[in-house]
Amino acid sequence: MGVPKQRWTSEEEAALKAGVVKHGPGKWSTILKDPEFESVLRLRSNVDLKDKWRNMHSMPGGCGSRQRARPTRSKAQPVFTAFKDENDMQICLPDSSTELAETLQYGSSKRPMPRLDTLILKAIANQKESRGSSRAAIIEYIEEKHSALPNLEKSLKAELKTLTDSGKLVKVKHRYKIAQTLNSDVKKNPSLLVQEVKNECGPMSAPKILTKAEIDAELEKMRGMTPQQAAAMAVKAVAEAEAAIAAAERAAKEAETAEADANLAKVFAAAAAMRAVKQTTLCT
DNA sequence: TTAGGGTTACAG
DNA sequence: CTGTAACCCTAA
Repeated sequence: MGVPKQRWTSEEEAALKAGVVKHGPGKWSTILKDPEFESVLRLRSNVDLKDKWRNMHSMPGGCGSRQRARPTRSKAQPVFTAFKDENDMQICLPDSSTELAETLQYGSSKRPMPRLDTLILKAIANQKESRGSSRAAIIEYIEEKHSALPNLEKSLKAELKTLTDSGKLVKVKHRYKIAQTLNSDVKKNPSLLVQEVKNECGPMSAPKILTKAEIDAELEKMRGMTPQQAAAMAVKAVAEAEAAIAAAERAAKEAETAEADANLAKVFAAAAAMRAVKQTTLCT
């Protein structure tokens, strides 16, 4: 009675996809046993995984067993308004490795509550201003939906910056509009997603970013590497992957693209693998 | 343990 | 009222 419905979070979906990529479909128990995914899917059962996977993989056209899945997450949960993520993704070259692991597992979005960035995008999309929406307009829209949001302006400002910085939004003058270019490109070629993150991390010391094919190469290289090198590399790779996850999360959610999701899963899996290597080499 | 069918709850 | 997603039950 207390729990209306335990809707799946982005982290859980990502973990599920990553688990399927890693272990294969149908191995729900194996996925659930995996320490990497166990952290995220701890509250889910193998049946839940199966059901969710079925929902996400129902073929359109009424041919499959179920209807089409749709990650429309705009259902307002309890009228709560706890805090949002402030530690979204300020990481490009971190130092602490333990925190990284935690950040990786729990991602950018916390547990319940509709994501603010989703609200923002929805607001902008709804207002259909070709010139973009002003911040006041966005606030007005959001406040209309959720009567009173504490510190909305502050959170909104931070989120707008994040979205703009990640290329999700385009800020022209004092107005924000959705960056269509990224979405379309990602839709056609998901590999661009990772490269987009490279731009995002911009002036980083090492522009060594993982493209889809490179991830495997990196993993392969790490096998014949000294523990120190592998550890250092893993730390950085995890940071990059985390940023990629954050971006892919949004892109996947917005674009509803299977390719983007698959890419996200790939990145996630690679990050998980690197995390494992890091812990093995680091904490001996 | 998993696949499949059915049921309940929620949002539009 | 309808569609969708989570939940539940049962047979391989």
